[in-house]
Amino acid sequence: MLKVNLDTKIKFLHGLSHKTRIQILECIKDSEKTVSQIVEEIKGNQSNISQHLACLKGCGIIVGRQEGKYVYYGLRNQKMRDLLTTIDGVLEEVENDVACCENHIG
Amino acid sequence: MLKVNLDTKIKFLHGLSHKTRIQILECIKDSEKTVSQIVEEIKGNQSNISQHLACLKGCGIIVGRQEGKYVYYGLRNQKMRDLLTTIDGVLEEVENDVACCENHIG
DNA sequence: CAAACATATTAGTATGAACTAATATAATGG
DNA sequence: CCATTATATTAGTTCATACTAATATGTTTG
Repeated sequence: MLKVNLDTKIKFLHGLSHKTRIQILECIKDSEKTVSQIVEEIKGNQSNISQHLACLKGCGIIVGRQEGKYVYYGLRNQKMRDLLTTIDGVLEEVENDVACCENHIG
Repeated sequence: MLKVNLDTKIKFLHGLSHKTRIQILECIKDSEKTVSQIVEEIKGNQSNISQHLACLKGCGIIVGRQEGKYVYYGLRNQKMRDLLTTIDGVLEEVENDVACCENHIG
């Protein structure tokens, strides 16, 4: 296992650290969607979702592909899908512990 | 694969979303350490580290165990260790993409 | 090419998380 | 018990991120 650069790691994990971004990822996990589909599904606001998509894309988690006037966003690759699945797997186990976390610092 | 509650998921991932917390996790990944050892290794400030440890603990990622006047913190279990390893694995692959992420929203 | 639709970008504001410093709690040893 | 060491907690400030609203860019269609 190679050593991954810390800042790179932070940047990547930052992508996973917001409710809206997680919702987006779940939304496009199985098949790519257009921005407007995503906006509708998670009941977001267009500008806001667009910014989160830019973040996820910049973090290398998702990729966008223009087709006509639409842009389709999907997970970058199968490994990314596997990672999300793995995280869900671990979460099942720690769900109860996590549930009682009040202290988000400060 | 069961469906994991979204808020629980957010809370958990929040634990992984800060440089100091990742440093702490790397620091204790292989063997548990006392607070003061962690503070020294990552050159942090005692109060700050203590707060981040509380966060990680509350998120169910790490566990603390008192032994005399010391408190040892370590990863909760092997699954958690596996998750961190998996994340590193994925990161190796996307490292280049991640590296050029300027847009952290706004 | 103008109108309509899809998406991105920008600016300004608001919110929440992180930091520091001070203090409190807890455990051991003299 | 009193002093010391280890860790936790609290309060206040600073700073970063997310949000909203407005506008810009790009694409298709008539």
